[in-house]
Amino acid sequence: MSLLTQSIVQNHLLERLPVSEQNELLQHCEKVKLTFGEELCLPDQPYQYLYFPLDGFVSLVTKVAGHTPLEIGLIGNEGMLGVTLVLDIDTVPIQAVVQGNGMAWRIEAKALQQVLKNCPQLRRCLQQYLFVLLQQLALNAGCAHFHLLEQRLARWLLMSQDRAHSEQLQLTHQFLAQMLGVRRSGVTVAASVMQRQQLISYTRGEIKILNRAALLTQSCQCYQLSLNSYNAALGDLKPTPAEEVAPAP
Amino acid sequence: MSLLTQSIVQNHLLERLPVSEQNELLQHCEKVKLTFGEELCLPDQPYQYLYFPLDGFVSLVTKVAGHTPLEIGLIGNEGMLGVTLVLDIDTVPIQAVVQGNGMAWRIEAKALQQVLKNCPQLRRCLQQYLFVLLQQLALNAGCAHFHLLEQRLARWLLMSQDRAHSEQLQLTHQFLAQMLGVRRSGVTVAASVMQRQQLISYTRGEIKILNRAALLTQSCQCYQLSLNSYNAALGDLKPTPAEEVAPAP
DNA sequence: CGCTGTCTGTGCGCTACGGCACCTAAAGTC
DNA sequence: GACTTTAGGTGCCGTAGCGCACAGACAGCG
Repeated sequence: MSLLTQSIVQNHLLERLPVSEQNELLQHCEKVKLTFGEELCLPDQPYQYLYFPLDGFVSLVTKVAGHTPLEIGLIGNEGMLGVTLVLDIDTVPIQAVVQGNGMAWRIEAKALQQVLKNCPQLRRCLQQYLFVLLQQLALNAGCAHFHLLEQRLARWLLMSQDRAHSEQLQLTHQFLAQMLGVRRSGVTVAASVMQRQQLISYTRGEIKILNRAALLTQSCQCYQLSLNSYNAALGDLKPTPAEEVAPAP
Repeated sequence: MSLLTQSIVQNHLLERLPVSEQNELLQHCEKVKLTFGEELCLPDQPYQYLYFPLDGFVSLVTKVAGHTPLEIGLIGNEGMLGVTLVLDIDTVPIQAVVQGNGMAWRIEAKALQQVLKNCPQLRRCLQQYLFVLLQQLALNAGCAHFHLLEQRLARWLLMSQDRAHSEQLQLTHQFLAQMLGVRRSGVTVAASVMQRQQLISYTRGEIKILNRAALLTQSCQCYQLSLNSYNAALGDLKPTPAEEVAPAP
């Protein structure tokens, strides 16, 4: 029996591994709590730990001088923070910040490099996930450039909900603004529209998703496209079955 | 003597290889002409050919429904189109379009996969380049989101000049607009400002760079940052020596 | 209890850029 | 030489989002 069954929420990448590799890997892992705002990976530094999120999740952000950080990727239990280690390069390419409190498996970079030698399936899996990440970076770049704040906010809430495994999110408008690369008050306006439409509700840093289906139609297609690209590369694990594409008008 | 010496402009990735690997690789390559607008890689299709540009160059673009394609990466003789093949995945993650006429080495995907088995240095090199590409995707996403059209245009001209190895570029405003994700007439305005300042001159699809130093100060720092990240990962080959950072005001 | 810090609501003027339309000029075509 | 096509120039209005500023509201703390 796998050590994984200790946790209710599992990491999808680990789930895909044969039990032998799971155990080999988890031997070197410890369960840690990710806390909001923590900077897990500093760019251009060597990796120290890598993370397989469970119900915590992490943003990849790019910092442009003179601007708030912009989110370009989101990593939850469908993925892993630090995949680029499969390239046998131990430098962090992109900064990562914890975005949702929760648990994750953590492993030392050096340990993972060792484990990779004996675990071909793990290597394969990380290669595939890196591929997906590339596609998502491209997708997000386009989304951030063209789509309206309200659509992007909707998408972002959906993606966070998927990764938090809860309809309750701890997020201030300030933080959302930073992730989306816009003003705080811009988010307030967009969010209050959504609140009036009963899509969400919030008070002081607690956002609750009330009507997920409606949020889906408000969000840009990038939400669905992002899921599709993941599923195409890493097979369907159907996290939220039968949520069909709702093309925007 | 390496086959490479047939060409004046060389591909920097290939230059880094030991001669034995160079020859092993070039055995399977043919020199082809890249022509403007050609779509070399279609996303979600299997790779057919991969390219090591010489004086031709290629854009990675992301297509968002209802918008013109947005450029998120630029590949010239400092890099390679199709690096993701080192992940042992033969699907194209990001669409590529030829952006500057010129020559490139072309190799069949299957041939490269074979060659990779005997060429550890090549594999290493592609891994490093993929790492750089990741960083550049992140950088470009931020740049496209925050920076002004004129700065981005300046940067873009500089990067194209580096890759074309010529101060003469064949580009219409229309095309520039698409790459930068803006209106055509927006580019016309930005370009005519630059022309008035004697930074560039152009007539009907022929842009000439007159004052590179001044363009550097007009462009966002992303130009320099992009060079830095390449040099950090793939060592200095000093394409344009002694061009120091000119921090914007 | 009041103080203080954090979160949210709202407004105002500004700007970069979008959409659109139209016009000129050079280049290609017959 | 006349016609069409394509590249570039210009203008007008609309608008998303910015910078900034200020006010209310709730939370925690002494």
